[in-house]
Amino acid sequence: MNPIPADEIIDKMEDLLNVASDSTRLKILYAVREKEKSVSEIVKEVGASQSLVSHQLQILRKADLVNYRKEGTSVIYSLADEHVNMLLDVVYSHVTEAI
Amino acid sequence: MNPIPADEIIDKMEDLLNVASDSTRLKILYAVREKEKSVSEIVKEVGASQSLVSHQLQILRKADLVNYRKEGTSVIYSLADEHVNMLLDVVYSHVTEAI
DNA sequence: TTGTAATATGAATAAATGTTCATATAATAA
DNA sequence: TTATTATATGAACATTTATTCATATTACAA
Repeated sequence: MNPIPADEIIDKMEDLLNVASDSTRLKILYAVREKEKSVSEIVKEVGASQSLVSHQLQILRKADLVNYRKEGTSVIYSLADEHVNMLLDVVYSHVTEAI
Repeated sequence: MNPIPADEIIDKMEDLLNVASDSTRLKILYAVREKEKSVSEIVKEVGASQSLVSHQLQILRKADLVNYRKEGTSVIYSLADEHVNMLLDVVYSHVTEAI
């Protein structure tokens, strides 16, 4: 097994996990994982307020967990990369697996 | 891709990620991942105060991310299971990989 | 018993943060 | 232009939480 990573890496890991550790953001990640979606579609599917979803989308954007593009008046979000998928799968497996 | 999991599962995922998203706890997980260690060994390796390490170990215990046993006056901690290893690896890969 | 080493814990504080509310911006339609 | 829809944002509040300090507990040695 590896030694404790350098502080710089630990801090980045902490940041990523912090961004992932919120129920609203987790739901958003699942919503856009299925296929890319507009903000209003995400709002419906997640069941949170437009303001809250928009706020959390900015946090996901800053952390590079989602990509986005504008299309007319809409903004379409999608998952950033495959690591986010793997993260969701690992965490899901852990919490749904009976000991 | 899967739909958004039920709230109960999302909440458990949030809890697990919350526990993982702290630099002190991340360092502790790395320390005991190499091999099982006593609290005082963890304190030295992590470089945090005894009190802080002990507090964070209780949080890791409650979340079942570490196992422990008593040996004389010492308490020996180890990683709980393979999912924790995978979580560390996925997050490490994400933050160390150049885009 | 007394002393010491290892670990745990309660209180207190400072900082971070999720959510709501109100409002602003941008693009399109009429 | 005005109106409407989609999205973003700033302020404010309440709650959570990481850390420190002091102290308690536990096990063993002398």
